[in-house]
Amino acid sequence: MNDNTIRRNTKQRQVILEELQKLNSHPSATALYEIVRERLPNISLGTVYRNLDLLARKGLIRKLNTGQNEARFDGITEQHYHVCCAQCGRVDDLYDVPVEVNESRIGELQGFEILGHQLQFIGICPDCKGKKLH
Amino acid sequence: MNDNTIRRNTKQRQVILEELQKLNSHPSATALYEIVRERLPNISLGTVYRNLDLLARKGLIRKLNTGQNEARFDGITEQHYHVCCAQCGRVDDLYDVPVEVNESRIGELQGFEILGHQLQFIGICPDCKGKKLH
DNA sequence: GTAACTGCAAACCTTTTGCACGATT
DNA sequence: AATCGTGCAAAAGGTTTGCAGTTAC
Repeated sequence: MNDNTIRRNTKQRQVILEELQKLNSHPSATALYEIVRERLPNISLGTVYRNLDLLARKGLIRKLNTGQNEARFDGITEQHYHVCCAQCGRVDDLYDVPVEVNESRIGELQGFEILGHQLQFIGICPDCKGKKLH
Repeated sequence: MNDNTIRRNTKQRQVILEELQKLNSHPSATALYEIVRERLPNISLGTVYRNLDLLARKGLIRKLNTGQNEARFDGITEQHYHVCCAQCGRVDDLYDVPVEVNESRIGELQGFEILGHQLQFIGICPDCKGKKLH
């Protein structure tokens, strides 16, 4: 049935969404778990994962794949792009980017029905530029 | 020391690179392992991972993050984009896409030193369009 | 001969899942 | 009261790593 429906409004789900929306740091599930735990000390990591998945499928948050091992989550759902630091993994929002993706021309690409796109830049963040490795 | 240097030319590394370059299917590490194993039955999955990592850092192949749980690898290193099927995970190359990335304007974004970018479209592939779930 | 590389297996990390209990409607 | 959602813990992927033996140079 692949059920996207949220049927009950639990404290856990509320707090997860609220805390994610407060942040502009695109936390991983475990990072958000630690934050949420300050308000709900007994919440389990499994619940965080389940709700992040549900909220993402519902379109209330975004799940980002930044190329690191763990997924990152974004409480802002309006269209925007990201820069990801290759060294420390920091993810920042980008709103004004010299890129034109003409979605209207992309209903179909090579037989694929297009649902959306993701664009991200890879770079070195201001903090890491100083302490260059290798 | 973060060593990107390939010092020895092993049979394993040769075959991994060759087989990946033959494909246009963007296999996962395990999928490529199965393919390579036909030529080198004793190769270990660890060796495949180690070499894929090394080859990617060397710039001889590309590591893709498609949003699925496992990484995919691409033997073609020239600039191009991908479409990924949300249902079956199939990844196809895209060469002619209505996207303008003004690379020259992107040396620096919000203090990040930009090294590159990744763009991928999410959609439903021709094969999955028929058998729609849910 | 030397040290890079491999195979093997164990460890690791992130994410998912089964189950019994608890909470929302 | 019914059943959805939670906490817990175990399991399940995918990837990394330590080590002893092998191989390229």
